[in-house]
Amino acid sequence: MNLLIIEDDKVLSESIKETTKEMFQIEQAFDGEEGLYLAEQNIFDVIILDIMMPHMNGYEVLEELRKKNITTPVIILTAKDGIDDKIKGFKVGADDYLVKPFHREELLLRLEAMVRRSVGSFKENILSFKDLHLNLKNKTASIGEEVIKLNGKQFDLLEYLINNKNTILTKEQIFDRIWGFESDTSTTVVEVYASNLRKNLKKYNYDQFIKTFRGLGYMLSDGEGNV
Amino acid sequence: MNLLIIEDDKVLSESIKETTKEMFQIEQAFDGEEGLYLAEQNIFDVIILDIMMPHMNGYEVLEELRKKNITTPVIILTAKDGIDDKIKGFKVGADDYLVKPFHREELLLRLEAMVRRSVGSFKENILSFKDLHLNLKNKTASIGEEVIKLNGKQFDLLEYLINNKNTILTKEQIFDRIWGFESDTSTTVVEVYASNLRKNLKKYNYDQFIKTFRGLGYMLSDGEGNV
DNA sequence: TTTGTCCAACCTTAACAAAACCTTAAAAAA
DNA sequence: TTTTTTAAGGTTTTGTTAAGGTTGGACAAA
Repeated sequence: MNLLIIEDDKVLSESIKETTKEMFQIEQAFDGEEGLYLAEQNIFDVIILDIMMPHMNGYEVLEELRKKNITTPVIILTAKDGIDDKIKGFKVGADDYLVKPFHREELLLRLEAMVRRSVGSFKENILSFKDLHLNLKNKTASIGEEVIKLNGKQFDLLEYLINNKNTILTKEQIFDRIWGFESDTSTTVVEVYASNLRKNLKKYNYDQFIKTFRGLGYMLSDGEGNV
Repeated sequence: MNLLIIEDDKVLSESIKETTKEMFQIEQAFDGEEGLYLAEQNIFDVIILDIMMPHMNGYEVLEELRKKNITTPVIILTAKDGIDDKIKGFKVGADDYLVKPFHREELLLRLEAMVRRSVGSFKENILSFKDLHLNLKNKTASIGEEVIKLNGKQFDLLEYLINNKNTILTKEQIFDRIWGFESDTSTTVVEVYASNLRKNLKKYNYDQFIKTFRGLGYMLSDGEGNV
């Protein structure tokens, strides 16, 4: 996680570095031009930007950045607390605006919130077992590049198995989980679905990992932890 | 663009509604439980959340929401300005924290910054999916040079799908988002609109990207986001 | 210890049933 | 008029059941 601090006050810059160093890899720029140059590399996850700096002020840096389509989240950190300053800051493309003096913790929290969102939206909800990946968001399964078509309950079954890999699940557990307690179909459907799932995975030789334990149930085994 | 205001002070709630109504469609909740219920529908672009409310306070609402994987951006709006309160707010998952009393403009700016990031290109008014472009300002759709005629709700549906591409949207979500909670028509209209939309996109072979997931809902897929 | 038999548990398939969804068109509303 | 909603029939997918085949292990006899 990379943070760029653009701040001409070296004492403050160091102090910020100190408070944030546990969460980020840090680069520092001590004037606007240097800051802009570094930010343009587009390798940072978030930027802390001071406004009042010699030569090129923070507004100009940010405006230039956005003009160049660098969308890195920027938090403005400044002593200017007038509403007009804030308006200007947001208008040129800031994501947050924090007034000096501030609490260390608040800066950290705001950085964290910002990063959580920009990183979090990228990472999808993926559940994996070896090279088999389930995208929980759009209910698609894939092995390597290839997409495997699984219908609703087959997907649910596989998800349940992966979530409990290397532990035996009884047919009753599986049934209650996927079909629901009150369902009045018999638990033999589980066998049918296990069969269907195996058939769909056979092509990729992943059916072998679904092991059945007579009288006990099923287990998805990665073949390492042989009980 | 949908905004949910969770605030028990009706005067303040109305005042917020007044300042934001040009930018958003607004729903109001006047206590925590109602707010949680509405927020769970997951159809809002941003939520304004008060902390001190009877029965269920803002922290609890937000914590519960995040627990349920609802990641809608939340801005906390409260009179509590202690650093510990802010810490608590961010820890439970807030994206921003604004202390009362506040400037109207600042709230607007922060809302805008938040939405700009999560929805993207809020300002440009153009929403794109491959070569299909929606001009949000005048509600026209086009592919390449050619203009596609879409009536109101068809356009809304397409907009909602694009904004959530590669994630499955249930018919209920779509319905609540486009027709509104209090609408008393049935959710089967969603099927009709999906059908109409597909028909209108068929000419350009874009109907293929609207995938239906039986028992789950619909998804606009660009066919890349597997794994 | 090995071999053979038997049975319960499990697998697989396919047919049928039942949801879920699509499409169209007509009625209603704006 | 144009757009929205409702309703109805048709289509497709998925869920369920049942039947016959297969397998593994218990157990007894060699």
